Order: sequence, then structure tokens, then C-alpha cells
Amino acid sequence: MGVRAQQKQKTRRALIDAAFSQLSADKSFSSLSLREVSREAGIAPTSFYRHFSDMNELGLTMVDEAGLTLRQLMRQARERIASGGSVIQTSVTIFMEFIENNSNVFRLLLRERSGTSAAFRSAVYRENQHFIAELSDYLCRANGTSLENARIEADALVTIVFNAGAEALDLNNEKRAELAVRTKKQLRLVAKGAMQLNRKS
Amino acid sequence: MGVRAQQKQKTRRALIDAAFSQLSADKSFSSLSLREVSREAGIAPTSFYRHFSDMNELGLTMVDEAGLTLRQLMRQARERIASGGSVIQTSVTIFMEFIENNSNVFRLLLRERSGTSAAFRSAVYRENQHFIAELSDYLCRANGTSLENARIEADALVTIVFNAGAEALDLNNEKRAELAVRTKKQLRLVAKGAMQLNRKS
DNA sequence: AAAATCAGCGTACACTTGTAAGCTTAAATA
DNA sequence: TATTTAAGCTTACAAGTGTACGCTGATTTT
Repeated sequence: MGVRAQQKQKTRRALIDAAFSQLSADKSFSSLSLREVSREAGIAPTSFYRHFSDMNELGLTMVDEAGLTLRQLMRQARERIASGGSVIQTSVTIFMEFIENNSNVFRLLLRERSGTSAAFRSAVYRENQHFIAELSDYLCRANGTSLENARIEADALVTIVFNAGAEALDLNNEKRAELAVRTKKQLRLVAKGAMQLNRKS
Repeated sequence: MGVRAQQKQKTRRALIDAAFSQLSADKSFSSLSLREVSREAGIAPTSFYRHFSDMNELGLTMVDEAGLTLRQLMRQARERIASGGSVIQTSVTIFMEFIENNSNVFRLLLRERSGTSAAFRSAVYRENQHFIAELSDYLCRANGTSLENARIEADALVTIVFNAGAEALDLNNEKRAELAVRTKKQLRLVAKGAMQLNRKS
């Protein structure tokens, strides 16, 4: 890759990083401004357009990156499970770690899931579907469930975990631990209900 | 009440109504402006301060109203159930009706639950807790569950329904019907798991 | 070596925003 | 009836926004 293209990619990265770094509990993507992001990335506002046609385009890129991060996380979770951990215990622990270490990434997904841009919403929805699809496959193989039932179960499980993550954002460590306990109980509730359903059919 | 106080309350209402009417799939509360809201309410921007010190104060008022609307809905649901309907069937149906008729009210709660204002987040959280508390009581009485287990179950049920509501916002009627079916299955999953748990203890 | 490309810059413009200051006028109070 | 109160107004300002336009200079291509 030429010197020029290399520099361009570097600046593009700086823009993405600047945008992520400006996200916080008090600042959502929609409240970022093109000018502020450009400032932090060290370029003139008008140069922004050399990289993205729009703040929206930047945002969609960020959602994709966030989804990627999440999928890498799942791979990590599967490894830990394969080397002999409880599925529920491991999943919840890993997810909570993710939220602690990448809270702004999670916040992006959380907020844009119900945000004002249909494109964002469907991007987050797609990521969520990936998540559910992989978990369904796993449940299918592990429990011999029908794929249809597995999807319903997986969807419920993901919903509960995702929701717990959202709740965790505003809690201190003590309360988070309580939340984790409660979440695991809820997941077991769903798993038990699903097993019972399968035994019947 | 004097003529003056009456007029004041009328204007206050006009502001709240204007704000609600400006919410939409493409416009969140944080993207409303004091000036636009005032314009639609038919007063000068600076007169806004005679009623609220801040857009935030308006927003919190709106969240409270939304919570009230939701609790009225629950009362209605309980009536239908008392006159002999299935709990799950009735609840989901009523909730989906709510989302269809008050989508902007629901959107407010949905978005501010993970928004940029801690005050908003905890206001929505409180409304949610009310919701869960009332359902827990019901489950306790209906199934003789321990209050602790009932809360965990209720929390899971509310999470699933609320989430389904969020998903419904972007779907057409056909897809919504499918979603409703899936949601009911998930609720039954949780209910079954909970019953099994209770039988043991 | 000459020509073309293009990332980044500076200037500029038209808007929108929140809100301060002070006035008006009808209702409430004394 | 005289005085006070306060909802709503007009004017004004500083700050921030997105983006059009045209230039520069290094890199790439011919």
C-alpha cells in the first residue's frame, strides 16, 4: 500500500477512535459533532468529508466494529466453555467483563438499537441476530433441540443477558454481582422451561 | 383555581403535548429543541422558562406521564384477566396494543432507559420496578411462589415483553403477529421453568 | 519529467441554538 | 381602587453547527 493510502487509513482510524473516545454515559453518538470529532482527530472539519460522507456513515462503521468486537468475545466464551466451564456461568461472566472493559462500545449498540436512524437500528439488529444464530446452533447440538425451539430459547437468553448488561452500566461492583446472580437464575429458568418443552415433544 | 393559573396550566399542557407530538421514529427527546417545542406550543422561546427551568425538567415530567399511562394500562390488563382471560395472552395483546397506539410514549421510555441523563435513566428504572413489583405480587398470589422467586420470574417476563415491544416498533403487522406468537412462547418458557423450580423447593 | 490526483487546509456563510434583559398588560392582592 | 405579581413578549447576543468553494503541495501515474 502506498504512503498516501497508508496515511489516509491512519486518519480514518483517528476519526473512529476520536468518536469512540467521545462517547460516554453522558454523550451519545447523536450528540457528537462532526467538528468536535475532527478536532480530536487532528484534522480540519472540512477534511472529514475525505473519509466519510456523513456522521451517519462514521456511525455505521462504528456499529460494525462493535459487532465484530462482540463476536470475538463470543469466540473467547466458547473456548472457555470447551475447556470445561458451565455455559451460563461462563457466558454471563464474559459478558459482564465486556461491559466493564468496553462500556462505550456496548453503550453504542444499546442506544442505537432504539435510536433515531433506521439504518443504525437494523445494523444493531443484524448483529443481534448473528449472536442468536450462533447460540441456537450451539443449543441445537448440545441439547438436541429442534432448531425452531432453539431459536426461541436463544432469543430469550440473549434478551435477558443484553438487558442485564444495560442495567449493569449504572451499578457499582457490589450491585453488579447481585445482578449477575439474578441473571444466571433467570437464564436457568429459561433453560429449564426449554428442556421440559423438549421432553414432551 | 384563578383564571391566571388556569391559563398557565393550559400553556404547560401545550408544551408537553408539543414535545410528545414532536417525538417520532426519527426524533428522540434529546434532539428536540426548546425553541421548536415553544413554537409548536404557540409561545415565545423565552416564555418556556415560566414553566420549566430546562428541557430536562420537561422530559422528566414526560417520563412520569408515560409511566402513569403504562400503569393505567396494567390496570386494564388485570381487569381483562379477572373477567377470564389467559394471563400471558392478555398481557401480550394489551402491550402490543399500547405500542401501536402510543408508540411515541413507548419510544420515550425505551430510549431514555439508556439515554444520556442519569436522572432520566433512573426515572424509567423506577417505572420498570413498579411494573415488576405489581407483577410479582400477582405471581405470588396466583402461584404461591416465594416473593424472591416471583421477583426474579417477573423481572424476566417484563424484560422479554418490553424487548418484544421495542422490536415491534419497526415491524409491519404481519411480522408483529409472528413476534407476538414467539413472545408468548418465551413467556411460557419462563413460567414453566419457574413452576418447576417451585415444585422442587 | 510532466501531468493528474487528492488529503488536508482556510475562509466564509447561513442557520439554529440557549438564554439574558427589560417591557407590557392583565389578573391577583391589599 | 391602588399596588403588586407574573405570563408572555421583543430584542439581542455569543456560541456552535454543517458544508460550499477554492487553494496547496506531496504523492502517484503517465
